[in-house]
Amino acid sequence: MTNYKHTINLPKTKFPMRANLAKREPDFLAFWDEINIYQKLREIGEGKERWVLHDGPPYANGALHIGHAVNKILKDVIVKSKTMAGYDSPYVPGWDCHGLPIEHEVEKKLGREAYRKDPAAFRKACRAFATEQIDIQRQEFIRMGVIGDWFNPYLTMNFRTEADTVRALARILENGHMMHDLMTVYWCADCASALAEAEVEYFDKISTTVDVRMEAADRQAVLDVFGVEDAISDAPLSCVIWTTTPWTLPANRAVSIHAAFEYSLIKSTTTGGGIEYLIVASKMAESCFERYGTSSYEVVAEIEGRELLGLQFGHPIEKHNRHVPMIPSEHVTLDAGTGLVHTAPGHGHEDFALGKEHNLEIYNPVGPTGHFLPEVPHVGGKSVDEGGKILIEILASRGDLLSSDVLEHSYAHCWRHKSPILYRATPQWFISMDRTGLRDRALEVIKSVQWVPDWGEARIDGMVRNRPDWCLSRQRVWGSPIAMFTHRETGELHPDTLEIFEKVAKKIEQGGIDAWFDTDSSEFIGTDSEDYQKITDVLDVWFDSGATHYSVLNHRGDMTNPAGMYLEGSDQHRGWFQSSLLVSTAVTGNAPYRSVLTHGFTVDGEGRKMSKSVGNVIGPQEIIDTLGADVLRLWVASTEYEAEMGISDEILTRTTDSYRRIRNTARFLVGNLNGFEQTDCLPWQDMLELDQWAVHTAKQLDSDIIKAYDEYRFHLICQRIHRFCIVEMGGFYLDVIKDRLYTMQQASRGRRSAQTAMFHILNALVRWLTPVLSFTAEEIWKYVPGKVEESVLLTTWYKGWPTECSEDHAVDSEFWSRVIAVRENVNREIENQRNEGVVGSSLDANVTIYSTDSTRKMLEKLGDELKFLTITSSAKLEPLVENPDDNDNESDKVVVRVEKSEHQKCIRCWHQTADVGSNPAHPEICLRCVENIEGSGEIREFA
RNA sequence: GGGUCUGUAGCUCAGUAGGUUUAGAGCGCACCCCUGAUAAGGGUGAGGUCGGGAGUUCGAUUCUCUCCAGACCCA
Repeated sequence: MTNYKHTINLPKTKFPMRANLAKREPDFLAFWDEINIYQKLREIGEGKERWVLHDGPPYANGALHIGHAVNKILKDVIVKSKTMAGYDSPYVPGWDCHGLPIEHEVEKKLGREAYRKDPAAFRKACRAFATEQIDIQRQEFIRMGVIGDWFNPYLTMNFRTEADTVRALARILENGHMMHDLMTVYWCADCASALAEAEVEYFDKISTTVDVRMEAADRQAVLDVFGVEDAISDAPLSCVIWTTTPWTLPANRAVSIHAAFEYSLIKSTTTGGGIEYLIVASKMAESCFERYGTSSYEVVAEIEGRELLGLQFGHPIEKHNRHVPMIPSEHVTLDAGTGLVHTAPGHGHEDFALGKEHNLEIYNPVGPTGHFLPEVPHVGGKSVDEGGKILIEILASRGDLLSSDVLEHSYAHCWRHKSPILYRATPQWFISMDRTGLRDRALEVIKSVQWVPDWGEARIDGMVRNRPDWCLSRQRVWGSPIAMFTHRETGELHPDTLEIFEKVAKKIEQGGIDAWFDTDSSEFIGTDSEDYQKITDVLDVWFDSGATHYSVLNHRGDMTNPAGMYLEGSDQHRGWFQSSLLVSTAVTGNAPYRSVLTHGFTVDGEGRKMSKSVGNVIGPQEIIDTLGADVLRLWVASTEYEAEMGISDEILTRTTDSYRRIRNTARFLVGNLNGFEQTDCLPWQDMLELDQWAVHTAKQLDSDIIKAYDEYRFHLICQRIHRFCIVEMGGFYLDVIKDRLYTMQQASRGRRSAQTAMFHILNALVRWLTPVLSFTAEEIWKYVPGKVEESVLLTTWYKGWPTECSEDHAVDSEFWSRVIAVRENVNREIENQRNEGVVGSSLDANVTIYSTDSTRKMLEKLGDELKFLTITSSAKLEPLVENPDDNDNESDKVVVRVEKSEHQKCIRCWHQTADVGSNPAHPEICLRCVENIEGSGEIREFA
């Protein structure tokens, strides 16, 4: 057998079929680094319209999890697609560096008291720790293929940023949104400090419980409410409260009851033997009187709690000097006690909220070390423990103690001292939501932003509408300072506060936040430091990141304020989206962003959240190290991000399959364009119709994909590209043109036409892939004929389409969809015959296609080339033989008959034709092949 | 308990502004073919009571209510 292999043009390429991404991606990172890709992007972006995605700073602590990867990759896909769409789209990554979690990490090394013993050294250690964490996280983000200004990022702990954070606070004060108010905080008497939520641990504690009488201020009024007319005169009437924290009784300012519960007026015998009336919740009466040691009681009347609201009762301690009201509370339960709850707004979160709601005094008589203030009657100067005991004695001596007992219950403790915490209302700085209309303005501003998906607007609107004032003060050390001085006596701000702010900011620019804490007050306010004290509290860390539009966007020349987009997980409606909105609105009255895109959280294959204890956590690093960053990126882009994003081994396997198919399609294109130059492209009118169809189809997809990028619908892009590779390309076009590519003369019109189409398709495809499969696109780019830019990241969407291919009638769509439909019929019948053992390869088959006149007339123009579209050795058209019983009159009805070819197979083109061996010099090949080897080459018109 | 969402084949996703008689695609799967994209490629086929239930309607996967499951944020 003569070998004709050298006469055919098989695909040839060094582009590897196997990606080996985990190993080879670092080479592309090195390449990008080498050509200084980020700098180049800024250069080509110069003069173009700028579109800024402002990075929400991740917290500079801990390993990255899959959620970080989703977030950064989505940002990267968007920034890259905006660049390809012709914008200048810089990306400056950021980190959030202050705050308690870092303090905790540093405490693990330096000890829990370190921050108090030597705050300066502690802050230094925090700064060093954050720096280390940033280095680690930065490397991981870079490894994901995220392009950005990685070595010039913004950090909230940059001196300049710290200074501008302080300046932002000054603007908010200037605009009248700040206020000083009380707020209950967790407090440890041993620390003499407020505790953050995370510093509180819960243990069981034994507490003393007391049932205390509070006598009605107006006995008759209560009787009237109960509708009792024949009460025994002179019998005292009280309500009974129950509490587990007797030391809070001096701060009592109300009695909470549930408006919907039944309350009873009960006639009972006092411990002294007289008659008295008591009010308790009806359902609690039995257990109460059991506790009080008497079973002789009688329910005189019952009413709903709401009837009692507003009635006044004598204070449990200052019984004759102070009356407190009954107020409604949803939190009252009938689990224990009397159904009437002692309420001290200075000593508890719920009580505080009730106090605010009902305009009660927020009274805190307890000092920082857990001792009652000197002026408190009976217990002044005593610790809360001693004081509690004294108070119980006083109650007992007065006869107001109905019962006292002990109770073991879960209670908050300081994690350092393991001592029970107190709740103390202390002065804190707030951003007021309503004092100067911040809430209303913010709600307006929300409407001006494009929320993606659109329900984000309802979500943040609801949150802003209902949120409380923003408490900015934190009694910690690693944070931006509340750089103000207050009068030692009056608590008033220094009259020059705004000027002082700027003085401090200048100083912070030079020396960081330490410049505030370590500089003597007199340097800022001179001799006023005798009367004014420095605020040593730091700002809530959410303020730092919430102010980055001011501290970062404003002063970096490569940014814009407002930003084009903020993009974070859906939890940030309460977090960064909101803190940024509030700070920006408070400073400028406007939003810091034009659009906000939200993505869901990652969950496992069953839709459940990832947790270490369940063991369903998949880390980004393990995916990158095994499958490669591009597979991780493809998963992110293929998953609809509006809801939860599921990930599992199966999902990753599917993603890998999809990756391979796309890669191999590119490889086929590249291999068949081996040696092809852009100058080899044929003009549109010289291309065969099938090739025109292919370019036209790709162009349509190109428009769809660019639109989808513009709408951030990445999962649709992935699906469309994948399906294009499989259905239009692999399943039809590329399969059909193999004959021309392989067997026709290298520079023939038929082959060049197909290559021209492939050239356009490859050029489009590699660009579609770039924002998502950046590594692979860069790899493909090296093989793309006609490229100009040294990196695919520097290019834009494909502009080289033949102008004709976008025109309405560029191709006969109806004709080609008919061809595809006929092909499907042919394939079905070939498969039947294959299963019967008649044929194997489709080139074993001769097919006869019986069709209606309309179909036949359309296909007739193809002549002998119809067989190439069906990849058979011959394809004939015949009229559909009408069956009188068949009422089916579909115009596109097709019947196919398949017969095994009787002819010899041409060993070169594999078609089985009658003319094989007709040329004695080439006994094993057909005349078409002879013509292609020795002649001037065959002519093709359509396919 | 409240707010904002999600639930279409094993997987990832379309779709129905309520109605062409059998709800689509690709993957995966099964079976077959090819061996000139070869740790590739081609073909055919089987998979879904559109989360459950109720209601509105001549008719609902698509509207309403409710329940279940899940996610985020609160309480």
